[in-house]
Amino acid sequence: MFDTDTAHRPTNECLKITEVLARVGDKWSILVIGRLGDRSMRFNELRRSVEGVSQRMLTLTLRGLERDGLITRTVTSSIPPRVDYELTGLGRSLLVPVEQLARWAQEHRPTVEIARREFDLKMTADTV
Amino acid sequence: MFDTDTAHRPTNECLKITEVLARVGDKWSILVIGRLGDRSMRFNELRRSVEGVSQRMLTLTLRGLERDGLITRTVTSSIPPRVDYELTGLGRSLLVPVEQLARWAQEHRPTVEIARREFDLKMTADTV
DNA sequence: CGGGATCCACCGAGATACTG
DNA sequence: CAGTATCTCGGTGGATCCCG
Repeated sequence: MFDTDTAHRPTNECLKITEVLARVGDKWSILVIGRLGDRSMRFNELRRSVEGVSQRMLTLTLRGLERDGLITRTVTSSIPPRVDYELTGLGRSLLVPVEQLARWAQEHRPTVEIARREFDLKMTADTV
Repeated sequence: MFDTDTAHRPTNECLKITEVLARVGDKWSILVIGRLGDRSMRFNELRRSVEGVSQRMLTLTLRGLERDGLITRTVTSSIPPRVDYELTGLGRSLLVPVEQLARWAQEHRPTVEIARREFDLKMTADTV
């Protein structure tokens, strides 16, 4: 699993996946990518849209995504200044597998929640 | 995006996704799931297999996955004791979208790395 | 408006030691 | 073998203030 060939090559392929998941798996990245899936957005517009993200974290998230070539940052020097963020082709392509994962989440969340409650019940029963 | 209907309903659907990504996005979960994709494994076997994971984190990761119903934990009371971990049907179903993401990672990693290097160069150029 | 800089709290995660 | 318990440190992320 996670290997191109049948041989066992953990550190090579798996590190790449870990790397991508470090990018996608953080608290805000996919939410931002999801928002930008529809259209390009400005900073504060994005900030209000994502809801819960702090200014600092949005900035850091956007920087990271820009660094990885997933979004573009377009500055329009005017007063007031205007900065637009937009998905690149690469970012848009990432949207596909992320949507798959989102679908899995929606589909199986009830099951997970039930399992979670059952597990917690067992644990408290053992402790008592 | 991330909504079932066209209306804008961020906090409902998006929170679910965030939840799943919190589960999948942490450092070890998918690696463990990936390893268990082939076959069930014992604790230390898994520990050696994942490579880099500490005993503590493997324990915590396995507990989390078990709690969410993604893996089962089977204890065989013997000397020495034996505990086997195995993917559930739910866990196996999660493997599908995760593989998609893994494929994206493998496919686009070179592009990301180039973008990353370019970005870093620009930054250092600006600073200097 | 779109950030940068700073301070601080929290907890994720490694190291170590002990147990059934 | 398969954990639990504790201590500790570094990083992540929030809050706040300031700037072009």
